Amino acid sequence: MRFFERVYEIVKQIPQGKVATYGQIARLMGEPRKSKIVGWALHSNPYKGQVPCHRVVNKAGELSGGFAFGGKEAQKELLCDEGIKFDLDEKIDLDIYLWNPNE
DNA sequence: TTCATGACTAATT
DNA sequence: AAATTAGCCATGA
Repeated sequence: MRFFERVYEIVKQIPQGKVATYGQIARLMGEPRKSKIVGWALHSNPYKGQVPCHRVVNKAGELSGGFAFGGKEAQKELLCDEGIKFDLDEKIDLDIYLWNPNE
């Protein structure tokens, strides 16, 4: 099984209105060192449309960078539409919206 | 086919 | 405490 597919399986399980971090996902697989690959999996994103990559952010709760979905604004709209609010720094409150896989 | 790099994070210095 | 190095897999040239 490719590492990527495992990432997609997890990311697809992120419920609407929640977000997850790369490191979190990597840790769920028991391999925190592969956090980069998680991010890269979404970058490649062959399952575009199936994997809600906009719900995956870095550990700071920031968006990936601005090139991902056609602009940070677009991603922000998507997340706002799911009930996620950004702070003034365009960051997400991980304390509130971080996805807990146990639920 | 091989080399380099890329949406990151954690550990070490 | 802050900054830097290391690690990982898959894709592109």
